[in-house]
Amino acid sequence: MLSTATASRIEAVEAYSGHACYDSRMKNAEKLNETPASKPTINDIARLAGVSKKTVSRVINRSPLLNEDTRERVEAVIRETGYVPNPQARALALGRNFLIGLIHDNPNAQMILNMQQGILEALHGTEFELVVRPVDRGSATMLSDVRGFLERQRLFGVVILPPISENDQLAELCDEIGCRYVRMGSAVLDDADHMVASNDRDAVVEAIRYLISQGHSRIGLIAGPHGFRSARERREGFEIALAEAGIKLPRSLVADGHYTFESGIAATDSLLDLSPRPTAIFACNDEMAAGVLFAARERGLRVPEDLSIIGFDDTPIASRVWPPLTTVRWPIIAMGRSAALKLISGSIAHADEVTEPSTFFSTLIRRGSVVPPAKA
Amino acid sequence: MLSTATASRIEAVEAYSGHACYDSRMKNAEKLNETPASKPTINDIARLAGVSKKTVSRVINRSPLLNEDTRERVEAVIRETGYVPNPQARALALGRNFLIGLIHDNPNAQMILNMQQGILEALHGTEFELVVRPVDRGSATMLSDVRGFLERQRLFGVVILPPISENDQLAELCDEIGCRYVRMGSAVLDDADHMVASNDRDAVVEAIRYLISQGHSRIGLIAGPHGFRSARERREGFEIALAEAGIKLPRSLVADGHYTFESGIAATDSLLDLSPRPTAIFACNDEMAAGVLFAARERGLRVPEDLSIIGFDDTPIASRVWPPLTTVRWPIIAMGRSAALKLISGSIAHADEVTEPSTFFSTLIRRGSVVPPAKA
DNA sequence: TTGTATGCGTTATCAA
DNA sequence: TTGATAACGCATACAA
Repeated sequence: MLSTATASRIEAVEAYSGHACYDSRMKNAEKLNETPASKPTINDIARLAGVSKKTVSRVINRSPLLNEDTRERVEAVIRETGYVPNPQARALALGRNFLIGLIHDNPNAQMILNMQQGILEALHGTEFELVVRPVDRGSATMLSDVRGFLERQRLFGVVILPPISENDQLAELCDEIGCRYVRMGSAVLDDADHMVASNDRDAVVEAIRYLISQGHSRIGLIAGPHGFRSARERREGFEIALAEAGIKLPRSLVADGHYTFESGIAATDSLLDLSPRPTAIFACNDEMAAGVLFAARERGLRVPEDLSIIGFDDTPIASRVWPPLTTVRWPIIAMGRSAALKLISGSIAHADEVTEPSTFFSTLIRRGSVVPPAKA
Repeated sequence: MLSTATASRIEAVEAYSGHACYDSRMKNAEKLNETPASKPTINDIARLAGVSKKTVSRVINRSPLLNEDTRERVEAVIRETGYVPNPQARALALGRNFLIGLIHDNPNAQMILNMQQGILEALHGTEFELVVRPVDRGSATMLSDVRGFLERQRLFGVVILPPISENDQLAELCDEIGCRYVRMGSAVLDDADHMVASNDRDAVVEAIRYLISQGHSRIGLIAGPHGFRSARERREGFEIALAEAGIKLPRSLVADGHYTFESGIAATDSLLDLSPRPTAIFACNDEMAAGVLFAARERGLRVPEDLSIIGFDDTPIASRVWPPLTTVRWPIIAMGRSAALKLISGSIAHADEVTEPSTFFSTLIRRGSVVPPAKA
């Protein structure tokens, strides 16, 4: 919507109008005694500034070859009118939308939402918007679905969340289509431009060392689902820590889980049936750790006196159960922000020297679910 | 990408080409022995079908005034070529994007994500995509921020989540801009075309009746934040149920909360300091109910023997704590789906007779956190 | 350094 | 019922 001052300036320069359309709309609006429904276009700015469309376009896109005076004059008009380039027109002309996609197949609501938050923080104040796209990892048409999505929407770039981020074909697809991408993961799967990773293995090593330092040696593991890189990394961290302490890990102390609460309960049941029982259990995520706690309670076991528990993720559940769970926190929001910045840096102002980190570090959050084991 | 058969048909009708562009690209691709990078456009379809662009456009947009033969011929070509209209071009020409926005300021991750899931289910298989837009209710520029967003992106429509959905100015803004909207809420705030509501008050009445039927009469309430409609509705349900049972509600049995875990703990502390203590507490959401449980444990109280608890929302936390919480479940996903369908029905096929419901009903989920009170 | 002419792929107008 | 032509608003090639 143009201010009155601006509108009269348009009248003054009316001679040069390329399209008659804008002016006729103005007249129409005046007839109806309404404010004009249409916003100023690049044509209006060009006329008001007394330059060509192309010059305005150069200002918008920060072209280096541009006279300072011209630039300032055009920028002044843009400020006065509140002109904003039409994203739809830009998308058509550029063959690329100003949209960032979030591709995920993750069941963990808190993680997805934190990731969204991080991405949105990075996008805030830019011209980019976030489009959410869940996919079905199991589906045979997953790749062609994503291809259709990317080709049709012509996204500027996508952030891919684990575990689907581990799918190399998906990354290749993005490359082939010419869509930028950044993969999130619990280990480095791609080069620094296309990857933001946590270091799950080291974090778990630290967690298990802590259990051992508390005197635990009969430690159960509830592993994550097969095929998940994070599950592999966390399990390896577990094994490394035990090995360096010279603790043997009998097969029976490893139970399979699926990152779900229910699978945590089931796995715990099998572990607690052992004799002697483990004095501590490390679950590869908090959902399963909450299941451990739940299953222990069902048996009348005291936590942490009879059983210590460590989880992974530091989702809200970890701090809301009783006792609150010791767990590993990884900086999801910061990682989301970094991923988005990797995509759009270069297309935003003040981004000259931004080098986004590619690897993030996790920290052990000590709460009440770990104490030294009871005397045998 | 065109099939070989299709490509040769293009050659056959080449005479009519409007733009030379497409053909030159084809030749270029052949020279380089690559598949053509560009997808077929409406021009290609028009040539292949031997009709004008406008006719193809009519087929795409299901224009009623169209010869059946013509329609079928064009549709056949579309199927053969796998042609999909370019959303960017449509957006520019129509002045409207094929995007559905989700506007929210809600701190509850699970709710937002469930809502997203419901919306995405409705959007699946359509040409619409979901754009996420969190807003800051407290910000002075909230309305102008949203205005800028809507005007710039020219969304097809938006779904507005509570509590920001209770802001009437926001709805008026959508109207003014000409952006369709559907508001979600815990009570009916708008007409059926613009509203999808749960009935929180009745659900709470049922929950409190259940407590009373179990023998409770000294029941504490942890209210939601002032200014939230859901907080008001739930509180009113609480008061109605007590009144109809002839139970007086002393002011001291009502504690203020903010829908957060921590506020639930604080409110519980004040309630449990009373003498005599309440034998049951209804918290206006599960987060606070989890806080009740936590605070009770800190005091060494047994739940449910010493204190019964009911929450609201049936978020995952409710079923993961010990004991699992009796709570009220409202059909978030179904409501999200319904909201999205309200927006896009009319623009999708097979939507002739779809009348989306506007009010959804909640159910009391009975778990282990409620038992009759101990004998006084 | 700046401007002209044209393309991007679709829909709308209005005449046939 | 269909089609020629002009928008839609911006970007690019090529001149100037």
